[in-house]
Amino acid sequence: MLKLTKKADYGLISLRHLAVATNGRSASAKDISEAYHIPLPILSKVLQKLAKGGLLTSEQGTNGGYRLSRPAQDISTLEAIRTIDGPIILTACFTDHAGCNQSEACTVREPLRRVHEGILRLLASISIADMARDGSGPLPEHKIFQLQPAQLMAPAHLVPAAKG
Amino acid sequence: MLKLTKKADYGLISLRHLAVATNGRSASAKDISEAYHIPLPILSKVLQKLAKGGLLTSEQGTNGGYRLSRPAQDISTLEAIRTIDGPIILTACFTDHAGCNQSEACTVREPLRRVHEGILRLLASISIADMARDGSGPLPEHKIFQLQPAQLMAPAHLVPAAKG
DNA sequence: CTTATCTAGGACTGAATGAGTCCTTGATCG
DNA sequence: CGATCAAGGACTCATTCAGTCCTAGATAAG
Repeated sequence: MLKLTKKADYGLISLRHLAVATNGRSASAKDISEAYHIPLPILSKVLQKLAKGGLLTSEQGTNGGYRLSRPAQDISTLEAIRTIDGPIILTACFTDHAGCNQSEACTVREPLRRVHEGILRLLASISIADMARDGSGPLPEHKIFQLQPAQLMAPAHLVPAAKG
Repeated sequence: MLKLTKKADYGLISLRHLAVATNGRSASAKDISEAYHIPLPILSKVLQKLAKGGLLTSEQGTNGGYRLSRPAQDISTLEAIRTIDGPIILTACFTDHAGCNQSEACTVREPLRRVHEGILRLLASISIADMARDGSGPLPEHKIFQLQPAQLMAPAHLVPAAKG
């Protein structure tokens, strides 16, 4: 539980690949598929979703492919994961608040929701550019985790809604 | 995706209940089941796991029940979730590093692993006592999210392994 | 000692979801 | 026209979650 889907994983790999391996040039789904041994049909759909979500730009036809539609540092991992897998949900109660008539039970959900938002903000603070750095090198640790409480606790609209 | 299991949810509710509703006294699975409208057999197993994991102490027989085996502030949400749902995994690659012979792909996993650990530490920083506070009141926001990067980036043994 | 009340725990079923395959359509370049 | 590549729907298979059923022990009250 609490794990990333493979599709989201594939998406992040692809985004990172496009950010680092190609200098603004496009890469086809097949290229990425072969480079990381990812099943082509699945990767295709992941890339399609990313394109539909506005993170990637697609070019059809021969020598077509995908490229980042924005600078890598302007694409957060949260955004990527959400466009692929849909909204991130910690407990089911957040969405259907109707069936939740248990007054006492809901006192539990509130602090849990904070945890949830903390995770979202953590993901929102990490961009594809951050991931594109060498994994073993000096990661932007200070950047990732040095968020101010005010930021982390800001109203939910900090986190844009996914269109999925 | 990235969502809490219902069982983990039930477990957190129960732990919180035991921390706040009873003053060191025990509550039976039935009590909690009725208070929050949770199916009894399921809740039973959740509580059994928590007892087996050392978070709860069980008393059999008439008027038996469960109680926290430790002060609520010494039980982290991470520990609770792990004993119920087993190890938390972000991508499958963390465990079976054998099948991961794709040199390039693994450069992606490293930063992802940081994200993963950040989430773990976020959960580790929140105790049952924190959740026991009134949800709408002055939550310990500053405590939850004001972790130092050094703490967050400490070697993995900060996070104890679950026995599940 | 008997009975009611609890915990302990295994076995099983159904629903949901994730992962992956197959097939078709349409755009673009040579 | 033909090769290449994106777009996308339909479908199967495996895994996992949620929940039910049933049985066995432990303990206290009567």
